[in-house]
Amino acid sequence: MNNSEVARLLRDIAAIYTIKDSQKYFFQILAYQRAAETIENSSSEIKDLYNEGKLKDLPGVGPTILSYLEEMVKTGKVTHFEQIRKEVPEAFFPLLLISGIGPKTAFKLVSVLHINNKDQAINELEKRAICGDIAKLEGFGLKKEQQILQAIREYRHGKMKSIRMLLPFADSIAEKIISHLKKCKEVLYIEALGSLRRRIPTIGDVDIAVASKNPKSVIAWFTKYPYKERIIEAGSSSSSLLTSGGKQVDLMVQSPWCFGALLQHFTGSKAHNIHLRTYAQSMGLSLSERGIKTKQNVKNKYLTTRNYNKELGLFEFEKEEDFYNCLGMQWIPPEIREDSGEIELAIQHKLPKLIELSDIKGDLHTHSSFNIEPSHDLGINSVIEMQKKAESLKYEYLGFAEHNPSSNNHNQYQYSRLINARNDLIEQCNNSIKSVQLIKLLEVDIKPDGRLSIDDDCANLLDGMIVSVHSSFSLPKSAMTKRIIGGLSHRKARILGHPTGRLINQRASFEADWNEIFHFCKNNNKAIEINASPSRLDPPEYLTREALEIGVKIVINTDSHAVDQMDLMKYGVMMARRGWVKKEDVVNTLSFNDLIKWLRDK
DNA sequence: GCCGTTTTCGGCCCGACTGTTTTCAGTCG
Repeated sequence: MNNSEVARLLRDIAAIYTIKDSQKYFFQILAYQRAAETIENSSSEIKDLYNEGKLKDLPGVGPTILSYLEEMVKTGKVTHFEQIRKEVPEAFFPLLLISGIGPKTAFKLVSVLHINNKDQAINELEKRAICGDIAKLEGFGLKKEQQILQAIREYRHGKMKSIRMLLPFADSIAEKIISHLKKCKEVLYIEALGSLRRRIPTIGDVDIAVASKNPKSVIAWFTKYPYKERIIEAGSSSSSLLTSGGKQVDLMVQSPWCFGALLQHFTGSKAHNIHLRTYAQSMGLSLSERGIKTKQNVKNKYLTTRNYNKELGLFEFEKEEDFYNCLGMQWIPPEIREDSGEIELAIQHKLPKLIELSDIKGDLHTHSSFNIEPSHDLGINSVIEMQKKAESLKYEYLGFAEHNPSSNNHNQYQYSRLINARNDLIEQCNNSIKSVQLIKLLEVDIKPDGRLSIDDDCANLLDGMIVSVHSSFSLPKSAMTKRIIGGLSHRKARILGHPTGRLINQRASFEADWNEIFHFCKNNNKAIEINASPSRLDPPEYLTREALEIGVKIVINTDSHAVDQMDLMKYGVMMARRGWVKKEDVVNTLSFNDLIKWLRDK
């Protein structure tokens, strides 16, 4: 059972309690919803957390829910859940998936309309809506009936494309919306928020915040966005639309005086905000997207008559930094606002200084078009073109790491001839552009038995090797662990490329004992690559953090197969920041001379 | 059901929008 299935099960339980007695079970309902939320957003699978004994560390998971989760991992079901599910009709659950239908509405519909078949529930509901049966029900009306029909259509459509967007795709939607909004002269500041600002590898919907003295006209302008399917809602301070591609965009507008509070609120994550507000409450403060209300007589240099809004009865914050400072905390970088220890450290003013794009001095994993007759894909740009791009990025050095020559039609003599020819080309280019030093690397396959695809003589022609898994992804965990450590054991193997092999929305990470691998890396001075390719963003951030705790060095690479892809370094850096990486953890922030020393393991 | 910078008991994040209501309930983020 994967995380989203577990989350759905917990939400189903919350829904049942809502039906049973939403007053009596109010806090249980909140608890189940909160646990569902954290599990849905966890970057590691429940099964893995269970195996590592870390389930109890999830915020919102206490003794009771923990025991249910353990039962679920061990047996695949939870007896208590199965019993309680019997208290409502089976057809109740599928209706919860329709946007705009919550527990109360779903229960009313299945009961009054006598919808019994779970598999046909949505079809049945649609039929009854078309007949006009829903508008007649008490508490419903014509609009509600139309809304349900619309939502069912979008649910069916969305099921095909409910896959979350890759980050660059969401970035491009945000850019289009932002450039549309910037044409409105009432827009003072504008920024993308939510998971986009936290730089999560996949994005569900796009959140945009605007500061304006005239929210109504901004929202009116927003609803005129040309590439929309329809407007979902439009109020006085927020609005939502569906783009023609079927993606939801939410807009929030506030006055410039409380833009800081708005940024904070809609950046999330939800778990971060709940923790922050609970903490604020203990100080007698109440937080919202509009500002901070004081419950008792709280004194604080950020609570002044100057930023007090008498009309609303709250203190306003133009800058997000002041909002955090008011709580006695450091400003927290959006990438780590996941309630995984950042609030505690911000209170102690001990947050790490995270790496930035400008710290990067070179890219060590790029593929040129030099025909090395590789086992996998060749790059499309020449060494010199890549080198010029590196120069424009102000890099000190650039590593070429083409795939090794394919093993089925080359012998080791042919390998060395090809590698020498590639090296000669690199030497020539090195002499022509002096500002960017080129490094002779190779991306070498780790075979299933842990051996590398080239021999020692060939390896000696290189400054170092990136070793990667490109085949047999489903080896048993212990065999995969042995394989990777085997590949890294070579003296010239310096970096583990795209460590878990995941392809977002396409292929899951393979299984390996990362604790063991990271300890091997630490003890033998090997680095873990953070691969910046948007469909990889590998490893996931929780593994990066684990590697750092053990003391493993990191390399951030683009794995570029073309010059344009060299711009994707920013995604690797964002991924590193989500894993709490600092400049000093990263090998390719070193100067050229220090990097060469590291490559030679000295 | 969860949780701890007052607490292992007694609290629990906060507000916007819509539809069907004539003062509020349900849903969502």
